[in-house]
Amino acid sequence: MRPASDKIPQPTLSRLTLYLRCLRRLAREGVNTISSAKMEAHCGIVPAQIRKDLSYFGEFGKPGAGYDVQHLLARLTEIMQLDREQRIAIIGAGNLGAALAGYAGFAQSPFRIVGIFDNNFNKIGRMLWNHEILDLQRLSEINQHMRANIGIIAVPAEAAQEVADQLLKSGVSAILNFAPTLIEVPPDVAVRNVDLTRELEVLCYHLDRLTSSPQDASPNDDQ
Amino acid sequence: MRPASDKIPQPTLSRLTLYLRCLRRLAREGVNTISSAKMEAHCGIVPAQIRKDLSYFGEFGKPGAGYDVQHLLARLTEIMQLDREQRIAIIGAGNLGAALAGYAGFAQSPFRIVGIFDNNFNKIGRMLWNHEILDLQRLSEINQHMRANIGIIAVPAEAAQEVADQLLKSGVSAILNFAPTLIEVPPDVAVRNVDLTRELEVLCYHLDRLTSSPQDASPNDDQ
DNA sequence: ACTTGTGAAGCATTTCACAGCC
DNA sequence: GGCTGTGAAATGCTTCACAAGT
Repeated sequence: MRPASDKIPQPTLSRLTLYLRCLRRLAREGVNTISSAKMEAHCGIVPAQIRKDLSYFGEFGKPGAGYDVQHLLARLTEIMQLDREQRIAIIGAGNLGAALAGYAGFAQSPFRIVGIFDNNFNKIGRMLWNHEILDLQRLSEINQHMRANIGIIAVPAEAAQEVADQLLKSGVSAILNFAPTLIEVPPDVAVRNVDLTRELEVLCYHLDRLTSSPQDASPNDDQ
Repeated sequence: MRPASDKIPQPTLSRLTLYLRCLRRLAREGVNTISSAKMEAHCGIVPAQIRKDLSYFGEFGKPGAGYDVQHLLARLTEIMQLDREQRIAIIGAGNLGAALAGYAGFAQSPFRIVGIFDNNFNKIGRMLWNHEILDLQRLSEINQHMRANIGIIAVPAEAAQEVADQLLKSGVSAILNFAPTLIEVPPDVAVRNVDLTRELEVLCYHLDRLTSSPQDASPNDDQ
């Protein structure tokens, strides 16, 4: 085992979230133990990769038996910091921001949307789901008590950089950026980009080049 | 130069879409020529990487001068098959499907949403933006004249695999999957996954491990 | 008998560094 | 002088294969 914060490959972190999803289902189904080989059937990652990924964080398995589902689930949840509430501010109350705000998948998750912001005066004050749309100008001020640590950027590309800057000034230290542009942040801030158009464009490249084209598992990924 | 379909690294394809975005802006701004070094300032990719990426597809640059913006833009657009209309079917008229259907970014793009499908009888027949929501049961039949070649899955995880199967039966050969589950498809089908929860979970890992954490450029990411 | 954890090998991608061209 | 295209080196990630544990 290594001291856990050595330096973990990004693809490993991305796969860890996949293992978590599997383990949650296995736990729900009452499975007690699982081997890396059986896990492959559930998540599509080859056993050697699963073992290597887990080995970055400790020795969780029992030779001859495999992994204890509950225990591994608990440890990975802790490692990914999903054992505590994670507070999200959504910036942009357009189509996408509204869809994200209403995403049902957050219900039994550590993610909690604590605020939705926009700079459009026609939207500020209106309700979106059960949230009042707040004035983007007041982000820093409001986040002093709101204490979101994750920001989701769902604004047009032109506004993304400025929104990112404001998020960081407000104390957010991780950003999920849906705007179709790269944002620049200091190196101590984590950013992930989700870019619809780029994904579609990559798909187009593969069209009608069908023979032996490979697949993807979101690396940036990212896939 | 290589025969263009040798085997292109996925990260290269993903970056190509970034170069395209830059080139479109440069073209709009009237810039005639750009070197890989100046390009770095616009897209954040190091010059050697840009040159290597482009070299997979041909020799587009002039030593001493750089790349002709218009010419490179035209060639990359062609290579990515963005010089022709690409027809998209969206499956799922929930929050996300509706947001995607209304995405303004498709306006001046080769992407055209040709149909939105759902299996909920309360939604079928209603209008979403300027599209009637169609019966998912009739996907194959309708797509015979609709001729979508790209499918976007915006349904709950439980339904994703079945929707994927139906899309493929309907003649679609590339899929953008927003459902939080892996879908299995034959190897001649291109799939990209966009998974909100996984992205957020990866961000959580980085929280409060701020010192010297790296960034991402969506290779799935994609990181 | 079965399975883990892990060095070492293998493969993929990025970066270097420079010959050649404008 | 400035820039490209590209072999070769460096880095990063995945897979192999096996000793060790149960």
